[in-house]
This record gives sequence, structure tokens and C-alpha cells, in this order.
Amino acid sequence: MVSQASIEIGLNAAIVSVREGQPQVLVTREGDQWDALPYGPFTPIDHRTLEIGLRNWVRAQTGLELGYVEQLYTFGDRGRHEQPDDTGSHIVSVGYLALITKDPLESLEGTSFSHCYGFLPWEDWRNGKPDILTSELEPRLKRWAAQPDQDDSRDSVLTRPERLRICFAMEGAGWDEEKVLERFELLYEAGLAAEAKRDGREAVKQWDDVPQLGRPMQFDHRRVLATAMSRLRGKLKYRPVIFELLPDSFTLFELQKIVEAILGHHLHKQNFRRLVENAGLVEPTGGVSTQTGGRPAKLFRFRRDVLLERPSTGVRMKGG
Amino acid sequence: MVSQASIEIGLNAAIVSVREGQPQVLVTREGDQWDALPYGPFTPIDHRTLEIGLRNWVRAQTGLELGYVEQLYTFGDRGRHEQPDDTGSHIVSVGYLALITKDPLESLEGTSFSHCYGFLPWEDWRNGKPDILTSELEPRLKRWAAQPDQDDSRDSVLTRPERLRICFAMEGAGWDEEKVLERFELLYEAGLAAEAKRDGREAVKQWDDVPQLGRPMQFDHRRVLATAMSRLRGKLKYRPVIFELLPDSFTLFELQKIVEAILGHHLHKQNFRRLVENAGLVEPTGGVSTQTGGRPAKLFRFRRDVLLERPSTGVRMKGG
DNA sequence: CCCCTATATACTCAATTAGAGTATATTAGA
DNA sequence: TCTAATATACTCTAATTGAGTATATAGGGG
Repeated sequence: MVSQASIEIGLNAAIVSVREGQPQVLVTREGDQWDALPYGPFTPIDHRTLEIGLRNWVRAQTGLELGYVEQLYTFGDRGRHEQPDDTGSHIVSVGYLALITKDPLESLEGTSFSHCYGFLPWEDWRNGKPDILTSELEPRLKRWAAQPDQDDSRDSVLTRPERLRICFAMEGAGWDEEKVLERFELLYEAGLAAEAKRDGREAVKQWDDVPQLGRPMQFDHRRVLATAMSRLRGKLKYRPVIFELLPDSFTLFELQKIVEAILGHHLHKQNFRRLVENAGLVEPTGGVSTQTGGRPAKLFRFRRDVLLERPSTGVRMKGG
Repeated sequence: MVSQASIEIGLNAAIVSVREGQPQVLVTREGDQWDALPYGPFTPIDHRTLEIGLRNWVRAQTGLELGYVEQLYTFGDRGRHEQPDDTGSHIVSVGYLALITKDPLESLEGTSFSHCYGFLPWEDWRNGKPDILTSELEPRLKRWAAQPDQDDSRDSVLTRPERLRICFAMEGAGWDEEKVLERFELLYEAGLAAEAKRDGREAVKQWDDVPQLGRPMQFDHRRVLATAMSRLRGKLKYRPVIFELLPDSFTLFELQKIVEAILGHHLHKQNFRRLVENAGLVEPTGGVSTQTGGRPAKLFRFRRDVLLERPSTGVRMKGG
């Protein structure tokens, strides 16, 4: 066995909701500090499992009782790379994704919902390619890619230009909406995230002055959020998780808007209907909604039995 | 903040390889103890990241230098539920999946490759439905499902019969090869895994005598293995990870056999070829293999450029 | 009341993909 | 040369997908 260092496990929750057509994440905001996700240490004496610990922290900090919760990833360094934190103990952080339809109340003081795409503005393609990509990111990324890759600690099977092509759809490659985490980590590595500067990353030096490329977050919380978006965008396509973000009854177009908000791009309306109905994901409630401004829309509910029928069910669907 | 208990992070590796048509996992075997995966504690002083720590432990214990490594999941309890281990510290275990094509040497003493399906025999459907399902598991599972579900700590949206139907294809439902972990956890919960008895699970009491339902493993290592198989079976379909298990050049039938070994069922040969070739996953090396006993088979290699082209590439394919 | 606009919903059609099978090619060995 | 064994190529049908057009039903202005 090797020498023991004090280890602390941090539990972090990306609590996602879609409101007013925008995906939002619950953050705690204090003074002029960067935003943070709800978090707290795992204490096995109080919490039987990691997930129970997370639920308790979220309840204590926001008053929310979480429903759907899913573990994302465990990060061995939590920002401030290779340095123990203030208390002298090394922190390993476990990220979680939680989905809620609407916060019942405006929660506790100091926490509020904030647009996910404020933190990751390059991820929202619903109004076409985001300006920040063309004007800010791409020129700098090209400059970064042109330099030799010195980081031999990474098992880099791919060159920088190749990684850029894959992650950021350079050179005519397609944009893969699921690569949210890969994109953020590439930006961090290139020194283009404010967190990289805070952590004293070497790559930052090459930039004279970098504008704010998405709101930063404390610790590694923006990375947790990126992981959450990646997972959610992927899982959407083969599991009916999207309904965790919807009320009990909804119109098909409302469902589509929520999916689009998460995916960050538009879908073909008629084909989306066909897919959702043929897959047996929903069933009509019988009611209609006249709030739509045209022909009233039928109301649907999630058809729970679909879980018992197909091994894989979700709203897999390409752009439109 | 809450009272601090000493926490230790255990790193565990499910190192998978396919040899002689069987998926195998590297285990350490000591005396008459149950098998264990290579593992060791994470010590931030020595290891900059979790993954580096894992690689070091594996190197030390087996002499292997790992290539492809992927984090699976972090478990807050490591067998022996709700009890601190011998040293008085609570252990959180992080599971990893590693893939290797062949072990270069017979490794260190005490470690050897062991058939994955020896630990999870109900997962191999290549020779039809496994006997152990019909003769041992299904009768007991039905008995378990008939009892009321008292565990209200689990957010059980599903009843026991429903879970059985989904996980074990009861009542004519289809077998979902990806649900390896769900199946193992259900068996554990039902008291049908030897680990459940070791951990003093309540559910075990209902069984007078349960035969060995798959080889058990130390700690929660069989759960890590189940997680690894689940992930691998899923990932196969949208990422070209399978080539981590193959030598540089191979015939299409060899590729198919490896995929079948992992998936645990047979595929339609002609369609498999078509899929793999059309997806641009491979390119001919020019050579042929005459080891096949009939017409010589063309040799192929993994076409790396596919990574740059499509966002999602794998050998998605249903049975045959 | 009729027409216009806006939205929901239904239907069409071509292209592609998937599932299942048959046919042909190429080796080794009797 | 014939046969067995395997590799590889091709066929055919049924689904599925991508993209569009057509129809239905509301509210509001004239």
C-alpha cells in the first residue's frame, strides 16, 4: 500500500429544466463569485449511498426534492489541477444529472435557474450557427491547432486539426450535437475557458486577451454541466428521459420544443410526430389545448407501457 | 458541514479480451478466495488522475500496460453494504473498463484470464437460451416476483413482475443484451447472487438452498464486470471500440466472431459484412488468410479515417 | 358570415436501410 | 476432377427515413 492522503468526495448536481423554451440549470450565485452547481461532500456516516447524499445536499441547499437522478462521471481533479484545496485534502467530484419539469417554488435564496447556453453558447444552433463560433472561437481554435501538440501525457491518437474537425465541425465536417463535453474539454485545453486561466494552465499564455467565451463556473462545474448536456442529448435518443422534463399532459409540439431545446437544433415537425406516435411513446389524454393560436392541439401523456415493450425507446431523430 | 468519516477510493479494472472465441476478463485468484479484479486505492499524492492511478495499479499487479481505458461508474458501497471495511474507512469504488487484444505474456503470478460468462452465465445466448435460465433462474425469479416489494427506499416505478419482464424477457418479451447490469442487480436484490448472502442481504432468507448461479467475485467486482459488459455491448453499436480487441489485421469473420462473443448472440454473416464495409469501418490490407479451411479470406484493418467522417460509427446490428 | 392567417394533423413519395435468403468464387484435399 | 468448406457477391422485400404537399380547425377582421 502507498501513503494515504486525505480524500474528500464532492457531489455535484446539474439540475436541468426547460422553461420558456430554454434549457436551464439550477445554480447558486453568491456576490461576484462565479456560479456553482449545488454541491456538498459525501459523508458515508450520514448518507447510505452517493445518490442519497446528493439528494440530501440538494434538498438542504435548494429545498428541491429530486425525481430523476443519474450519475454522470467521477472527476479526479476539480479545477485547480494537481493542487490540494484549502483544507489540504484532495477532492474527487462525482457529477450527477437531475431532471425536473418545473421548480415548485422559486427555491431558496441564492439559487436560481440560469440558461444552459449562457455557459455553453456554442451549443445552441436553433437560430443557425452561433455567432460566437464564427467570430470568436474558430479563429482562435485554428491558431491553436496550428501549433504542435506537446502534451504527450494524453494518449493523443488524434492530431489537433483532427480533433478540431471532429469536435467543431471544421473543414466541412458535420456538427455532432452529442460532443458537448469533448468541445468543452478541448476549449479548456486550448486555454479558451476562463477556468483554464484560473487553474494556471500553460495554454492560456498564448492568448493576449480572450473575451468571455461562455459564463465560467466555480471548480469543475462547467465540465459537469457539459457532461450532463452530452449525456442528455445522447440518452434522449434511446430512452424516454425527455418526459422527465414535461408536465403530465402536453401537446406534441410542446414535446418537440423541449427536445429541440435540449438538442440545440430544429426538427422536422411532421416526421417528429410520426416518430413519436409510431414508437408508442405517447397516448392521447382526450383533451385539447387551445392556447396554440390555430387549430387546437390534442393533449398527450407519456405511455408508460412502452418501457415494457421495446428494449430501446427514445426520440432518435436527425435535423430538419 | 457534517462530520467527516475517512473515505478511501478504490480503483477497479475490468480488463477484457476475447480469446478462443470467448470474452475473458483478467482476475487475480488467491487460494480459495473468490476471484477479484485488479484493484488498488487511489492516492492523489502518487497519481495525478484517477485513470493514471488505475493504470499504475494494473501495471504493478499484472505487468500490463493498458491501452484503451474508460471509466464506468462509481459505486458508493463496495459489497458488505452499509458497513465500514476492516480498516474502519468507507470505500467508494470507481470501476473501469479496459480492452486489450491479447496479453503479451502470461502476466504475473496469480492473475489469469477467466471466461466472462463463467461469472454471468445467463448472458451467453450464442448456443441458444442458456440452460441456467430455464432450469435455475426463471423458477426462482418468478417466486421472487410473486412476493410483495417491500423495498420502498428504491424509487420503484416498476413492479417486480414488470422488472422481470424487462430484464429477463419473461412473458414473451425480447431479451435485451445490453441490460447486463440491470440483470445482475436484480439477481443480487433477489438474493440469488452469492455476494448477496455474503453481504447479509435480507432477500437471501427466502431461499433454502441456491446453487452457484455464476462464479461470484470479491467486493462488488462482479457488479463492475456486469457494468463493463453492459457498456461494451452498448458502445459497440455507435463507436468503433471493437477494434481494441482485434489485432492490426483480421478477416471479416474474425471481426464478426469477436462481436458475437461480446454481444452473446449470433449475427447474420452476409449482412454483417455489408454493414461493416458500407460503414467504411475497415479497409483491405491486400493480404489474405488461408487459415480458414475454404476460400481464403481477405485481410482488413481498421480504417482510422472513419473517426473523422461520421459522428457515430459502430457495428449496430440485430440478431441473425 | 366569409375570408385570412396560424397552427395542427394527415398523407405522399422517393431514397435508404435492414432482414433474410440465394448464388457464385476460391481454396484444400480425397 | 470432384467435394467439402468457407468467403464473397448479389437479390428481393419490407421498414424506416427525409422531405415535402395537402387538409382540418381554431380565432379575428371585414
